[in-house]
Amino acid sequence: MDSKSSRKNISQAIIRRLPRYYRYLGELKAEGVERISSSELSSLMNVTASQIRQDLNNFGGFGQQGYGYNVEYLYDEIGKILGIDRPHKIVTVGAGNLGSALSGYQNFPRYGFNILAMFDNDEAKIGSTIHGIPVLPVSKLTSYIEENGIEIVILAIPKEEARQIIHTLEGTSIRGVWNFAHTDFEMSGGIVVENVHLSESLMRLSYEIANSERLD
Amino acid sequence: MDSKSSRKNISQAIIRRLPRYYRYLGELKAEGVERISSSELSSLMNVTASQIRQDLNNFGGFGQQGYGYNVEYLYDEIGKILGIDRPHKIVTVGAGNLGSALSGYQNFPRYGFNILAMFDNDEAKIGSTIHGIPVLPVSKLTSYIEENGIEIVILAIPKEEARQIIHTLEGTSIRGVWNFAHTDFEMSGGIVVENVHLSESLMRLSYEIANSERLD
DNA sequence: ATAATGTTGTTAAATAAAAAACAATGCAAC
DNA sequence: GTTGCATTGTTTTTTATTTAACAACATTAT
Repeated sequence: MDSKSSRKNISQAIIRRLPRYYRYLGELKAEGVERISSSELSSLMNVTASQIRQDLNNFGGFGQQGYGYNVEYLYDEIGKILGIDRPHKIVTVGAGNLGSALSGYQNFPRYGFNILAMFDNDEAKIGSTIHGIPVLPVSKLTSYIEENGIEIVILAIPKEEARQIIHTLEGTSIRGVWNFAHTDFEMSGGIVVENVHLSESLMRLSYEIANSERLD
Repeated sequence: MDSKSSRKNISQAIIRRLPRYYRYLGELKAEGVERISSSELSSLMNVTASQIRQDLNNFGGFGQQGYGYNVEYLYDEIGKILGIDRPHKIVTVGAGNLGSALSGYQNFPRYGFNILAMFDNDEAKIGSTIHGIPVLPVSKLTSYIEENGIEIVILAIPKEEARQIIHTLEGTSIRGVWNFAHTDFEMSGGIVVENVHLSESLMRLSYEIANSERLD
């Protein structure tokens, strides 16, 4: 058993919370806070202290009894767990509204998410740059991936085209796909897919609205 | 007790799944499929049939023994549960990359999510239209909301500005906020907030990549 | 009509997640 | 040093979620 895959099975619920811990710790760090206890963090984040301690202990003991957690150390350790202790090379397929917006998203570079190129079939876009990122023809996608060691592909195209691209990508050395197409994908070859469904997020908001009462 | 708030407490896990059921049923409906059993749907969606039946039964009995579910009927019923059986009036605050992309997102109108206006402080944008949607000054936000019966506000601005806007919105008649700012908000007055954190989604992908092995 | 079949709605069991409790231990004060 | 305090890491308990089981019942075939 190697170290990575032998890590005790971590539930999706915990994985969902990790980036949130990371964000709050990043803010504390920026404010110059050096140490924090699970109970302080708990009231800040609106979760129980017990959950924080238990979540963290799935990955090792990062705190000190009687002291709490060193903010910077814990921040860095969670960064390692999340795999953002090193940069990631990314390309975007689809230079439409969403693809362009995601590619130019200001927060990504600071987490080491670097978008190197965009791919599109629109002749009018090919050859131009958007937010300083070159737009290349989709026909060059796989060769670009291999030549530049791309790890992650952002898919921002309609589902029909996405299906075909997904198939093409299965043969490449990428490790993950961040999928915004309106359908769920799974991939072979150990390539991980994170399906994002913006409409569904908005529907959940709609649900909450429909099932809550206005308080005046 | 009124019918809405008396509904048995529904877990977040179930609410997360509802839009997904809705999407699959919509596709089946579009394909002309008239009926489907929980077990057929289960293999389609990669969940257990038991979970489907149990999820649906939180909202009532939509199926028929020995027959299954009528696709169109179930689709409509879930639409009602999600509150998308009627249109929603929406405005976007922030006419930057993300705000513009979301406002022009093709999938929203078909669910009745109609974006009527965008608000920004950039003089260069004010007065123009993006994807056919007028860009207005932020100073007009609250009056526009009240005059046009806006229900939902999309927040696509940095967190510092967002905090202030959130405060302003608490006095209005809106029912929900779809927040893309890089921080979590809660609101008073029964206004619901759905916090979307794109960075965190990408970090989860990064986690999965870091903790999986490549299969060649 | 009647019987056989299929499939739900619902109850029960199993599993997973979260919260609480607490023993172990490092830190700070004296 | 020794004692008391704070706070973790870990175990136990509780709660929630998921899966399985099954009785009830509609549909279909005969």
